[in-house]
Amino acid sequence: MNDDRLDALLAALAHRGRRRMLDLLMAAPGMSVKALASHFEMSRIGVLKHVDLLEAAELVVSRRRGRTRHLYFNPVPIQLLRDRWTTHYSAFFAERVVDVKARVEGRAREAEEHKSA
Amino acid sequence: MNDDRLDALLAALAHRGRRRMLDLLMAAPGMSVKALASHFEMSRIGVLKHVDLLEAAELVVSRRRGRTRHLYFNPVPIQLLRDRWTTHYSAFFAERVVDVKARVEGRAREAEEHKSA
DNA sequence: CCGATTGGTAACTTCCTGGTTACCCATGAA
DNA sequence: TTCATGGGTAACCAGGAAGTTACCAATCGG
Repeated sequence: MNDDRLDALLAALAHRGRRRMLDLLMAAPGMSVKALASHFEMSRIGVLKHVDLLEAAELVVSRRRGRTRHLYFNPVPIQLLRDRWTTHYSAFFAERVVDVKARVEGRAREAEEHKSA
Repeated sequence: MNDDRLDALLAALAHRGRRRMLDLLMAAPGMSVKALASHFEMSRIGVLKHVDLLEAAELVVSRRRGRTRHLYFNPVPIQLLRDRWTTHYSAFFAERVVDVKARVEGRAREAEEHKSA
């Protein structure tokens, strides 16, 4: 997962409507574009563009049969992202911090002590 | 974590430079804005805007001491997001699918059988 | 073949994002 | 007090994202 794919993935997910599309496709795999669009206020073309964007981010896979394009949610990128973050932020995840304020002030104090030392 | 916060969080993360800022703050907690900006080509004000955006998404916490503003990475939103996804996509995560193509075609076949039934 | 259905492209508008420069405020040190 | 330093606001610009309407292409059923 390079930075370009990561950008595309996160940008794709940073949109309420698109996340809802994924949920719909999770619930009903193989929907057509038109069927999907029926759940939104937006025009069909608007939905189509979002679908294309999701497919570019590999969050959606589509297969045509005849004149209909069947859409499927693909969870793999999210799995990859989750795994990556779990390792990348492991030091912090281990802490399982709740009281942010206390920790931040603790670090500020440390820095202050370090400076004056 | 409501949809607004989720939008802000994902949008904040969907930018290479901002992710790098988080990494820098992870490595050196308490950096000033100026120190952070020194790692980028961009103007100081450009960096400042990104910092403000990160703080709005609660990925960064800042405390002023004197005239300097000290910045700290806050992992909590990422933890929350990870936990949420783990449950939300649990059905798919359990599968641990590798061969997407096979699965997709399997579903397509099911749909076809269902249709012709 | 003919018409309805599904999908897609093209062109356009609107608004937001990412970045800039210019300028101002507050603070710490000599 | 003076002035260099760190921080911040305002105004602006270019480009991309999100959405629209109008139109075209392919396919399936009668």
